[in-house]
Amino acid sequence: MTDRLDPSGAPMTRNDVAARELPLLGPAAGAGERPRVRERADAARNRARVLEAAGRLFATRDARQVTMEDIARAAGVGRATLYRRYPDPASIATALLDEHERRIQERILRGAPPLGPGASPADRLAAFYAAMIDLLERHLHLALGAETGGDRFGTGAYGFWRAHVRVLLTQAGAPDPEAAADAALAPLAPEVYRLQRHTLGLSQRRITESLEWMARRLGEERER
Amino acid sequence: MTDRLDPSGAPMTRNDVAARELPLLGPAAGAGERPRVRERADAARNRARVLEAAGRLFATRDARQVTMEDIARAAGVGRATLYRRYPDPASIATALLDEHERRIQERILRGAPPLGPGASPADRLAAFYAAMIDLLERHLHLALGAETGGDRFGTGAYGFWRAHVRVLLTQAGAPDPEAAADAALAPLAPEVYRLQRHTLGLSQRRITESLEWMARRLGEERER
DNA sequence: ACATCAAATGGACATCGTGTCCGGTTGATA
DNA sequence: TATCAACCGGACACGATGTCCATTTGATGT
Repeated sequence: MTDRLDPSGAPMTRNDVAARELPLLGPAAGAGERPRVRERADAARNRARVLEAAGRLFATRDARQVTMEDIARAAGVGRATLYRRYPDPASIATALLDEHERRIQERILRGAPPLGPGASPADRLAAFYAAMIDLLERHLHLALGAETGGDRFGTGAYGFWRAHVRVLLTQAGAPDPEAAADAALAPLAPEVYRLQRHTLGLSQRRITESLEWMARRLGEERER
Repeated sequence: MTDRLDPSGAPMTRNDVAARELPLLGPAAGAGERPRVRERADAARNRARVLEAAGRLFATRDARQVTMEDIARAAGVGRATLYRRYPDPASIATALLDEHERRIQERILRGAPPLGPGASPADRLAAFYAAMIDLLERHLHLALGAETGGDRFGTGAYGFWRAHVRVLLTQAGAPDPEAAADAALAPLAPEVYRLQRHTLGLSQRRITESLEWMARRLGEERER
């Protein structure tokens, strides 16, 4: 295996596994994390080209058949250059999604209710669903591309969503939030959204409202 | 494309798409559906070998890296022979799962409550979850193999589950059963179960009880 | 401005899985 | 036992993968 770098030049660890434990943003959040040595100009230029080209490709054709070769060609870059940073197309899609996901994470942690702190568990869960559906609506191709690797669960992002939902379910008095968290997140799988939105032709609004209904049912606090 | 036959010798239509419309068992259900001409003995022998070998391989290594070549070699059969019946490993796993799934479908349609007709929507939904988790516990490798193609939604089986859950949600007075059905089914994705059961180490019991809790919350009938 | 050298690049290679074709084989039927 | 359709599997062409390494590029220090 060649040495492989993440976009900021630091050793790459397949997103942020630590975020699985704590509801915090990934370590590469924002503009902190200065790399040890400055990234060379040509490297930066190519990185931008790659991300731009990959985004275009994912939007165009079915994510599952975007190959490393395609991306390299579209970016005007050699394949080995691509492999230097990303092990597969899925990780590139993940990188493109990361930014959008972090924005939602920020709003959950420090934004206004009901997405941010302060509202009832049921309302926060409903707002969370709405925000995630909005993300899926706008970036479904990236979400689909990111999961073609198979495990959308290994990413730091999933750990964040999971921790958030687990806390909400705990507050709502669910009997086993640890087990219920993944079930509550499952409807947000990109494949599910594609089925509902495009194969079945449901509107974003119906899907969102349905999840909000589910959120209120699940998040409702009551006597035991 | 070579002409391709299903295990009974009839033209294959990627499982049973019609079942998406009606809550009925697939057309190849049971032992009916006599093929036009008797299947040749060598063909039958090879078909058995293939299924047996494939089942063994899926149980052994990660489903995503079981190739047609592997299966052909393990079955002692040429690759072209394999392609004659199945387009990819996922369809073989689907074929192996079909039988088990049909058994549950039978119980849903004509079995005793609460899985079969007669119980309340909430109880039926809970029983459905329990039955499906039981299936996943026993045949997770096949379920994972069946979805490596990407669309576990294109199968007739999914159509059946969907129709069933949609009816239950309708009876329970859900505001939009059409949209809620897929959300309610999402926690049964094989990948989700693998995460909960093996990555997180939850017991089958906890997962089942959590889904039963969810079923009661979602299926509960109440004033509008 | 220029020399230096590590970082970065991309062409090329070996390998593997795919999907199909077609000549040879097998077994059901008369 | 003869006939012929169905079946079989070796072989081919292709596309994608992941890595190697000779060459180029740019950041740094004098």
